[in-house]
Amino acid sequence: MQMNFPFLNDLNESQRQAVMYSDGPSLVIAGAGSGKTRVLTYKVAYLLQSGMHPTSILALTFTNKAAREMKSRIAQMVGENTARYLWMGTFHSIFSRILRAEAEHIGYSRNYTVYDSADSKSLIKSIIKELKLDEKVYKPSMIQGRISSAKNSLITPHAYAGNAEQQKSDLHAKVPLLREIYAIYCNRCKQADAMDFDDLLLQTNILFRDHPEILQKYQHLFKYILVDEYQDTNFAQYLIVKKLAESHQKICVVGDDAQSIYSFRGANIDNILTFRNTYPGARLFKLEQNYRSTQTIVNAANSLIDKNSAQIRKTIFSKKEKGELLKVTNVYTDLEEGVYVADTIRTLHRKKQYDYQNIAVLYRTNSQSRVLEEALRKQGLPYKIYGGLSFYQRKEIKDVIAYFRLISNHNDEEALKRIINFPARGIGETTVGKLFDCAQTHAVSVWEVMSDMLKYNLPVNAGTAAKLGNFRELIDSFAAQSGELNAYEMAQSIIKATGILSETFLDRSPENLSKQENIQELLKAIHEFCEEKEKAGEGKFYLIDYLAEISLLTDQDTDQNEDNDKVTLMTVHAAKGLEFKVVFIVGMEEELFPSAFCVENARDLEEERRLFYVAITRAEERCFISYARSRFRNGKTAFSNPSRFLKDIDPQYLDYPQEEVIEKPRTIGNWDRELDMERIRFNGISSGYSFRNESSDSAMMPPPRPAKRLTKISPAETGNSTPQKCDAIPAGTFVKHHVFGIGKVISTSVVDGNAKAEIDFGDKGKKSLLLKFAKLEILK
DNA sequence: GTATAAACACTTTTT
DNA sequence: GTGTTTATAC
Repeated sequence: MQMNFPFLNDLNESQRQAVMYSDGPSLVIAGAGSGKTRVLTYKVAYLLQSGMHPTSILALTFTNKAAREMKSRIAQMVGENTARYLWMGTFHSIFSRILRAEAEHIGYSRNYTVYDSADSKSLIKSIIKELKLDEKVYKPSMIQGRISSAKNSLITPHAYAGNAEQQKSDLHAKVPLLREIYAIYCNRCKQADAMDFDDLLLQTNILFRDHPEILQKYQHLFKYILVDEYQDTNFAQYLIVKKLAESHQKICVVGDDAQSIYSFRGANIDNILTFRNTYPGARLFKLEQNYRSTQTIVNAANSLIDKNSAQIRKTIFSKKEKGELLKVTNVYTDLEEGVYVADTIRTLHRKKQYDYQNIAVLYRTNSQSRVLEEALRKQGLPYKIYGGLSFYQRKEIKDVIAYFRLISNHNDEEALKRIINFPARGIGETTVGKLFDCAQTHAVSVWEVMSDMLKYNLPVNAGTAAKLGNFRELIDSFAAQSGELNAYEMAQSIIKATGILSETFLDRSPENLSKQENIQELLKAIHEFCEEKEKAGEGKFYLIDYLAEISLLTDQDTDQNEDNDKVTLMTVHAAKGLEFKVVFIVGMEEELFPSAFCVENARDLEEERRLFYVAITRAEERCFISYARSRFRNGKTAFSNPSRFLKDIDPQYLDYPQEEVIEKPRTIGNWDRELDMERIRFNGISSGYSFRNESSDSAMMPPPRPAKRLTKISPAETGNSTPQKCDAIPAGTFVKHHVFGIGKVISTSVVDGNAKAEIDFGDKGKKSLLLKFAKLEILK
């Protein structure tokens, strides 16, 4: 097909082929930084250009943000008026939309509530309580996880109870009643007209399974299907896509198996690995040129991911400059790590002219952010943190939204529980307990009980009954207004009439002030929503419309637009899809990265390695990796060894520290020795490093790199106030080390271009220290 | 029923 | 060090 599509010139050969092929199924393996988004956007534009109607194209992304960005780029190419009709969004948002339209077929209403994970956890908790089970055995978060993975694997409660393997596994986990909890949980969700995140996918599958005519309708509607980040799809998503593409097989999935990092959420890397079995005859396109990073970064990342067994082989290459080595730094404590990061950022900013916004600090867990944050703040460096509590998860915001929810769905019991006594109106725990018990025994909703307390024999006194009646009337009066007022007017009316407004205004404490601000922020956001939608001529924007819009938003999606020149702090997961000139990867320690939860299972370990791969490939020019010997964790200081992943990287791409070598190896018992041998065999290192004891880092580090360059020591890089040279401390000098104390220099030498000194620390023993690394104070 | 203090346990990643 | 749950006094 020949047509005028000048944009094709922007693409390289493999990108162009991937864009232009649309006769059948195709798999695009897009290495990190290989222009994946470009291929997707151009492909959609190309389809539109070739005459396909925008409503016929379904494009599924991983985040709302990705969808929004892609949509606006497509709009630039083909015009806003075409782009806006594309079906483009996350699985969750697209299929929640479809579920609203088809809700009646599966016994839900079109205004069904979406329970977030806090809601579902709270519901699980109350079920555990009702069943009089021990919360210490039936841990809500664990139950939630197991139910979630059942749903993601499309195992309904009925199938769950009949599945011998599940039963065995539950018995083994000492939670044989999980199937009861699962069944009750689903009933209660249904009763509340609520779906949790996993339901959005599960119910879509149920809809398509039980209503072939509806499936057919959407098969017919979507003439071409694109899926981004296919490596992170779970079984439920896989099957939805497979069914929709069944008749025409016009499907293109894009992804990178090397960046599959969401298995904990049910993502199955096999979906991408076996794509060509699912879709016989599928064409495979590989995008192997990396346009993002230097050769050194790409090569280092390649050498790391090469250690994984489950992958589609590919050769990622960069034609950019060679660039600097990845710098590995060892510090003593997590606090020191923060100082090191802050110092280095300061130097990079001042000397190398990097903007703060080009720098990111990536960590494995959110809890690591605090020390880093403090270090940056102390030095007056601007930063922003992604993750943690999102705006919509804050208490005060959830409270206000709970009103919205209860008003539009009286059966939303999680919302009701939240606000029945907020602001305090004298309806306490015991009353709420009675209310829920009563609803349970009569198999009706709590709202129904409140509507006719006498009929259901609710055992409360007249005063309490009056309070309950007042609350019900309050919500009812709002509900009566909600058909006339738009979302913004409703929100205003609600916070006024409930007393939320006056309550926050009375108290002038700092925390209340921030609550006030947040509520104002929420009102502002609702106002903007209304204006935008009503301007676009979509009619009045009601409360239910607002709820449908926000229930699937996450903090990833809220724009962080204000003054942009800030260092970014985030988890590696959150960094997926982003890029920065300079990347710091901190906390490269065993039990942290890889996480202690993942070391037992080879599959999990490979995922952790992919996570590290994702982290490294975020960097365009410089990558700094650090690890600490001790770290404050769970209220305790824990010692740690360098991450095993450090020696998965070919040492020729690393600039790593030479640390002190402990001269007298501890006597190693046979058991230790066996363990070490095991580790060495596993890691494929056979050098003289084998018999170090476990706390020695040498066993964990790559073998020394041949002397190549003499790293210039700058104070900022070492944290030293005075650069050390070999001749500064002749034999006989007394020095002070912050760990070993005072010692006497025996001799000095130069090894691999690094100054090294033998120092006798008396009862602490003789140590061989590298001046580049050791912090020595010269005593005169 | 409510407000406060003390005890508790909890931390991987998130649509 | 955090937020959440429980015990205690009012």
